[in-house]
Parts: sequence; structure tokens; C-alpha cells
Amino acid sequence: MPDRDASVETIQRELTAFARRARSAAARMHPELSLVSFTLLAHLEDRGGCRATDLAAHYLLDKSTVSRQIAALERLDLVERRPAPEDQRAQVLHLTPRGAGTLAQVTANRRAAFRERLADWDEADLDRFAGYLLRYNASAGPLD
Amino acid sequence: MPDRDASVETIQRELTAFARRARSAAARMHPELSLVSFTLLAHLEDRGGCRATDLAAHYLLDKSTVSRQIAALERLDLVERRPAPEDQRAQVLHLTPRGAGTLAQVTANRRAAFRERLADWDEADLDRFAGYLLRYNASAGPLD
DNA sequence: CCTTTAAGTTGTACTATACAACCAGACCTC
DNA sequence: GAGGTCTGGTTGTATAGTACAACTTAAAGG
Repeated sequence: MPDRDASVETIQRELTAFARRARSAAARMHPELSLVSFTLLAHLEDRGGCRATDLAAHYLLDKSTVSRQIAALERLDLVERRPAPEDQRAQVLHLTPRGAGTLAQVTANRRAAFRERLADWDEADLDRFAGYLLRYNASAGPLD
Repeated sequence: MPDRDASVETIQRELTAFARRARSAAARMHPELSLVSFTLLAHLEDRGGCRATDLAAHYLLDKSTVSRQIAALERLDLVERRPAPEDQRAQVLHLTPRGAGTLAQVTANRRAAFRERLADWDEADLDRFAGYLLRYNASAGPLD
């Protein structure tokens, strides 16, 4: 028989355990792209390009952090800067072809890893789990 | 109608978003104890003391990392070292009273935050969500 | 115009982390 | 029981990610 407090306790414990491992797990899965870099590239792809400031606001990162992350991604030829037509101060960031390729590769790896990990879940459970995660994250505010 | 791939995709996306925010969220929730320190203290409480090597093995951290974390926690008077009775090389780490108090405080804060966040979930959903997280984490291997 | 605001970069500092070198105590084998 | 090896732990060094503050340049608004 379910007990509210026990369930909350378990959720807390398991999410904490997950959080602790997540970055190193990501690093193992795709050494060439940290979790943050991956996220930034994915966002650029999703939006079809945006400004550094937008990334900073969206992910609650300092603009200096984003500036350096982008500089690193540019050095790797994964991102390029284009002048913003209406604001000479700003740059619009876009994936390069290489960036798109790397992102696709990493995305495919991640997808495969998750699929395998969830291979023996039945469809109804997957659907409910996805729903719970959405609901949980939605209550976090506009952090993502 | 649930679609397997769509659910996996959602799970992946939402877990990634969660992982990205987790550390800074923890830092906001309890600035005095990082997620890792919190975990180490909790483990010490749970086990009633253990060696640094055990912590490193359990959390897949390098022993040097644990050594420095423990040194910091000792400086804060949250952890103390006791000679290991049967091995002069080793030290058994224990919470100090202050460490136990801080851990209790942080645990209470976290619990309250999770409770509030999950306040409008009904008991059956909490129970299922907890079960799914357990199942998901269990498939990760003995990382925790 | 001149002041204020916004976009980005750079200097500096801190934390978490790993790997390698090392030390000291324990253990094993002959 | 002496020497070689293994184990627990610390320290040196390096890297990544992050923040805050100072600065530059351009836009916006009185």
C-alpha cells in the first residue's frame, strides 16, 4: 500500500542519485561533447540559430560562461557566428555542417543508449514514465 | 496512443534537462553543501562511518577527489577521522555532531522542497513515479 | 547630443574532477 | 623474516565549468 512520504523520499533519493551520475555518464557516452555543449548545440539546432544572450537566459548561465563555451565550439568548427542584421552588437550563432553532423551522431548515440536501457519496458510504462518526468520538470519553472 | 520511440525520446529529453539543472538547483536549495558533499555525508550517516576508499568505490570517484572533499568537510568540522582499529593505514570517517546537524537540516530542506513540488500529485502517481525511477536507476549498474 | 542600456569578451578566481607520483602500513611467499 | 607487492591515503598538476566584475562597442531614448 503506497505511502505518500515514502514515495516522495524514494523520488528524492533516486533523482539525487541520477543527478550525481549524469555528467560523467554523458562524458562516457560521448566524450567529444559535454552535457552542456550538447545542450547548447541542440538548442541552436532547435531554434535554427540564436544569440549567445538567449542561450544564457534560457539555461540560466552567465553570459561569460556561454561566451567561452561558444568560443570553444567555434574552435572545434561546430558553431559559426553570423552578423545580426538588425543589431551590430549581436551575433547570431548557427551550427556548422560539422556541428550538425556531430550533434546528429551524439544524438543517435544517446538515443540508442536510452533505447537499450529501456528495452524491456512495456509501452504503457514508458508512456507513463515520460508523462511523469514532463510533469515533474514542468513544475521547475522556465529553466528549460 | 503511446508510441514507443516518442516516449523514449521524451524520457531522454526530460532526464537531460533535469541533469543539467540539478547541481545549481541543489546549490540554490542548500548553499552550504554541494550535491556531492551532501551525498557523502548522507552515506556516512547511512553506514555509520566508512573509509574514504569505500566512498570512492561507491560513487566512482577518484580517491584523490574524495580525499580533498573529506579534507574540506573536516575543515568545516562536519566529518572527523578515527583510526581504523585493524588497519593502521586506514581511517574511519564519521559525522561530527555538527555534521549530523547540518545533514539533518539540509535533508529537511530538500524533503520540504520535494514535498512541495509534488504536493498536488496523487498518491498512486507518486508511487508509480518512484517505482519507475527505481527501475530506471537499477539498470545503471552498481553506481550507487 | 549625451546618458543609459544591452551584447559580448576578457581577467580573475573557485570548485570539482582526474591522473600520476608518492608514502606508509599490511600481506605474501619463499 | 626479508623482500616484493598490494592497499589506503595525500599531494602535485592539469583541465573543465562556472561566476562576478570590468571593459568595449553599439543601440536607444531623453
